Amino acid sequence: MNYWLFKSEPSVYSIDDLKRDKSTSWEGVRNYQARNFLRDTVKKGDLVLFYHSNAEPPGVAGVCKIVKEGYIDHTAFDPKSKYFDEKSKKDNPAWYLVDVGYVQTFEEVVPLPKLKVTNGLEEMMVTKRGARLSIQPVTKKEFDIVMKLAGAKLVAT
DNA sequence: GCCAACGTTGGC
DNA sequence: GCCAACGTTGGC
Repeated sequence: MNYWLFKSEPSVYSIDDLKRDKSTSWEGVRNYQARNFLRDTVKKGDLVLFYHSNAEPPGVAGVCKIVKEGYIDHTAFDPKSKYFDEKSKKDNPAWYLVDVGYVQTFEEVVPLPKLKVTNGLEEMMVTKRGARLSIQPVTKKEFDIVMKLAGAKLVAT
């Protein structure tokens, strides 16, 4: 089982939207490093910290989990889709999706400044300057520390 | 709204 | 293959 941090701008798709939808396909990843994770490494049952970027405050808003492993992103083939990418061909797809399911929302967002000053999170990617990757691996230890900061226990699903 | 950091593109 | 220019991300 692996742990991840997925970034989303809440003005585009927030954890409240995921709570309402129960599950969703994680659309719009157009970065090769993030694509490699989605295609190769993210597995069903993995737990994901749902991170609100470009938010006030930015931080971890809750938890979701992988309910469907990497599959071809057909929105990249559709010229009418805002995620269309002419470089992605049906015989050589460039982009992949996973589906995530809602698990829980924290009572309060664990804000980025708090992550930055917490012992044990020094190596966590999101705490480092210029860490733009939208799909980030997280260790179990880091995941557990964030849960503790949130005062949350993992909800059984 | 600003701007630093980063990834991608394209000329050479 | 180098690297300048450009576009995007995302904290502040």
